[in-house]
Amino acid sequence: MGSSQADKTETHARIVKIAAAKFREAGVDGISVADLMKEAGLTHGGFYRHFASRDELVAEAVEYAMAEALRRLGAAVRRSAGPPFEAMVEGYLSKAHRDADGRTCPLVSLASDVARGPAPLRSSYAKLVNTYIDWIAGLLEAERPDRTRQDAIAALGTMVGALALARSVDDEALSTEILAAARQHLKAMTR
Amino acid sequence: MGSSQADKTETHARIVKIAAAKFREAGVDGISVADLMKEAGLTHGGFYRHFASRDELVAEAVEYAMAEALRRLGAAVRRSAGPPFEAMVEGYLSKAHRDADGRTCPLVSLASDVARGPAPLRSSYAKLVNTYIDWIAGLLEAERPDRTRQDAIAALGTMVGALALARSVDDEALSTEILAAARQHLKAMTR
DNA sequence: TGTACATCAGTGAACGCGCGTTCACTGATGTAC
DNA sequence: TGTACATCAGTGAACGCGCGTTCACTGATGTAC
Repeated sequence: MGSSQADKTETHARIVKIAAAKFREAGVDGISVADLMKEAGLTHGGFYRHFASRDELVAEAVEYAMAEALRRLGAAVRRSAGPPFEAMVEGYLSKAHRDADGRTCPLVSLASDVARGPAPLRSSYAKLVNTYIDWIAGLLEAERPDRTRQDAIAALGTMVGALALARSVDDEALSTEILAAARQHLKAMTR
Repeated sequence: MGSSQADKTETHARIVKIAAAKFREAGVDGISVADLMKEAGLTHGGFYRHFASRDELVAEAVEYAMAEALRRLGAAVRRSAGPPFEAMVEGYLSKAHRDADGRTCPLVSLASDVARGPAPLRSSYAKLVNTYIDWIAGLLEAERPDRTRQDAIAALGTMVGALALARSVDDEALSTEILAAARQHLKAMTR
């Protein structure tokens, strides 16, 4: 085959993007290099022209997933007409987000993999958590100046936990109830 | 070797108990049958005298972990002198619980495995979530009769999310801050 | 109570399989003249 | 501009390894007489 330098960059990005989705769906260990490459329309042998090891892809894909999640949530808030904090809560704790398999917030879908993973992964994750906290704190303080970083942390915890529970439970009524209860609880923060 | 019938029951229970701990530490796919049996002081061949398949052990171990978690949390609350809801929050969001690798609440340590797992596992998980909710609702209403099931769900979400975040983050200060912020937030529920 | 025998928990070698990784090869791309 | 050559993205067979599972075997337990 062979191909141009521009093609290589594009292929590399495509593999990372597919991995970022599949790792969130199936877990970091839930899909093989060969299957990932097949998804990208390639054979497994070429993988090592792009990554020194599977772990290197994991690191890149997790970084990508985190950046994408922030971009996505920011866009959703900007798109909304209502107050930003409430818009964020509604978007995060929506059924659409719960069921968006490859696009779920990595704080939820990759939490276990990261907690058991190597230090660089955990440190990326910490950075993302801090970014979320700062961003939520900004939204909160814009509406209620007496709200603090502590409130932002509690809000993030509630969102992450409620989404995790709603995703694990095999009972649509209970799952919906969990999302609604957390939304109601969080909305009270700006009232 | 050979052994008595009582020994078999004891061995079976020992394997389940070890699996319940190791699965929470390393993930359901994070430890092999052979290593599990070695932990139990046995060789891998005997495994199939106790379980039809690895999946059967997974089901039993997850059930065991859930029952144990409830027992443990109930005991912690009964042991405490202060108000029950606050005692539960303090126990759940303690550094000890965060660092108790094989004894972490399965709602947190098994959430991903369950979300990606088979239906029976997810239905067990849903049952556990309901039990937690009912129990927390009871504690809450005992102190504040105006609190509802919705508040209990939000409280559980906050506890699960905050513990998950605190466990994934590679930054002791941030981890501690997350636990403290969630504790403070939840204590306000009974004030 | 003592003896002969069936049972079956536990052993350890062996199985087939999927995994991450390596490697000789191919052929289009891009460069040197 | 055209030709010869080096590069290297992508191919597909092959590797060693760890996994879940199977199986012939061993020997203590428990039962039948």
